[in-house]
Amino acid sequence: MSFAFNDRPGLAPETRDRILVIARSMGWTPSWRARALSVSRALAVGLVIARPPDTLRADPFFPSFIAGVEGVLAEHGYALLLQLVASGGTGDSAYRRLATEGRVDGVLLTDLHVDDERPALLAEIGLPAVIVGPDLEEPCWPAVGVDDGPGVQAVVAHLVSLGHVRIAHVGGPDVLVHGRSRRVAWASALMSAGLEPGPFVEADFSAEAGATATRQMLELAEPPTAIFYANDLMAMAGIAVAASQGLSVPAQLSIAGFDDTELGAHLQPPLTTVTTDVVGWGRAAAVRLLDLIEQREPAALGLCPPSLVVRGSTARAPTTQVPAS
Amino acid sequence: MSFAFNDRPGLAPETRDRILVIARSMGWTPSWRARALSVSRALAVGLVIARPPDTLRADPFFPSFIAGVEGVLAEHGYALLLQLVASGGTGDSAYRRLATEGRVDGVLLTDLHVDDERPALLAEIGLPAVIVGPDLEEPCWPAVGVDDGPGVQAVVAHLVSLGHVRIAHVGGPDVLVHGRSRRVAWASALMSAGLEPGPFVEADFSAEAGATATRQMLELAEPPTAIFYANDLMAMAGIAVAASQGLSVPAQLSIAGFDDTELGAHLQPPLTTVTTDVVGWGRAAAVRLLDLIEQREPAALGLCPPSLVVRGSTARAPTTQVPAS
DNA sequence: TTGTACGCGTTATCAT
DNA sequence: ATGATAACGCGTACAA
Repeated sequence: MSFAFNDRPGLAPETRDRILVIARSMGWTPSWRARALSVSRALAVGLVIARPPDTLRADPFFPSFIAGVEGVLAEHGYALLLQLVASGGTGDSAYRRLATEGRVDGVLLTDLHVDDERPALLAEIGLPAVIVGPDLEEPCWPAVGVDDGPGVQAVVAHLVSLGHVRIAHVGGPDVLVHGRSRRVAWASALMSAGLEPGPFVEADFSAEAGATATRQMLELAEPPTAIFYANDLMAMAGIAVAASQGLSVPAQLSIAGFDDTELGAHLQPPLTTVTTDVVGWGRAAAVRLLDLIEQREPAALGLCPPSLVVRGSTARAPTTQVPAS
Repeated sequence: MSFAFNDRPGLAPETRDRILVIARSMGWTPSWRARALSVSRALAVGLVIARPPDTLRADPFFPSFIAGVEGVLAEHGYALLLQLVASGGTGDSAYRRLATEGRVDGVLLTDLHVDDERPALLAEIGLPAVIVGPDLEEPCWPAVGVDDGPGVQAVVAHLVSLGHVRIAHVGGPDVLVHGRSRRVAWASALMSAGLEPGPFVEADFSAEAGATATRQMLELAEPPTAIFYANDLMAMAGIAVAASQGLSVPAQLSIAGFDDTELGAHLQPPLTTVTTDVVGWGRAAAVRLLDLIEQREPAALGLCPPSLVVRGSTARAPTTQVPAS
């Protein structure tokens, strides 16, 4: 029986072998259902994705993230339970159900809102959880820190070194921590470079919103010479808007993204952006969550820092002012 | 007890109410683990994704598909178990494990290869499965038909009506059924239009491969005046390649994609493509699979047919031959 | 080493 | 017809 499989001490080797042979010959595999019941663990972790489908479609985050998570989970015999919540909320009820039904032993939290009530909810329920996102004010909660700061700083420094002075930002929703943190990093990087913050438009990470925001930027009396977008998708839409207005990128307008989408490298011009180790986050988050579930000491985990990828969409700032509109 | 929840006959209404009230006051929820054990069902279905992470990242298919699947499953109290297999195979062992451990009651099959051995494997194991993909030779197997034919035909018809004669195709891997089916549809559409098949390059759905294929096309002695790509990602990369070679799209080269990625609509020029109801496939696949698992008669399910979206990347064929290179 | 109680909802059986 | 009771599924863990 189970001793054989778990290779426990106190069992004659030959007996164990005999059992294993017979078991194999019968095609026996431990039933996961029974196992889950007896150890009173689900042997699964949940990932609730609360995002409008449209934003989700073009986002390279989740596939990579899930790949990282799943790799670790599989090694430990855990399964990944995916749940999408369509509505605008953060899916509280989904988490609650997952927890009370005992379907999962822990959950991963992404797309955290500022003042997100999910951590409190999960603490109340007593469900282990790992937050994936930029460091919060309360660092006590287990989280894999995804500090966008260095990446953003690298972009701004790059643009500053090219002589840009009016560096704009098209951000994600400010209620999302990773939207806000990128904006804050952008603002503080400008400040520490001695520049005043350029124009800022809040968008929602979608191409549509990126395009609209770009149009707004270009209609300004004093348009920026460089725009930094909170993700590649918006940046790519931005390049298209500039092109459609006869503005040449990067000669007249420099554009930088964030995420390093595959397509970005193959556009014309190829997109300057920031690579982030999303698979690594996934792995780290999974390791941390399993440590939490199995009450192990949290292992130290190394994450690749974000790194700037300079490509063709950024160049020296134009010496003459770009005429408005 | 369970009679109350399942609303079985043979129980006085007032007793049932009393039980429910007490249960609620105690915050009781049926344990999913015990339930799964006693009904000897996992109450979950599996989705094994066997794809290189890079191809996965930029693909809008899975997020939409999963959204569709998950919506249906949640309604029926089923969970979605996600598994990614990194290696090049189709993840046979992953399916086998899922089945023998009893973690799932059925699986969804995507990215089917020609001569895929998974259907046979699953039949042998006795695990209900629904294939998502173009109709196969053996229509006996439960599948949600994703017939790309009409969409491809619409694209070709559109290009033909614009006067194009040399219509090329950059396809997906020919070992994948949806790669092959699009190529076949393209070839037969050309044939029925009385045109000889234009040049064909097999790629792998990635932007990189799309770009390379496009370069090959444009180096031909007699380059095509229109290229139809098996997905938007390759098409977008194709537009960029053309642009970088000083070829104007659509004036000198028409380009069409397949999938209707969000970004496609916001590029310059916006991409002509085919919308497919991926969320609908997800829903249909889930419904079908649950019917199969619960041994119901398969419900008829309506799928939106693919539809052509004409945008700016296609135009009348140039009257003068495009000079090579 | 071997046997047995346990976890927990479901369902069939047995009284009432 | 209605309520109560027991057996079941299947590993696990502890006692014997």
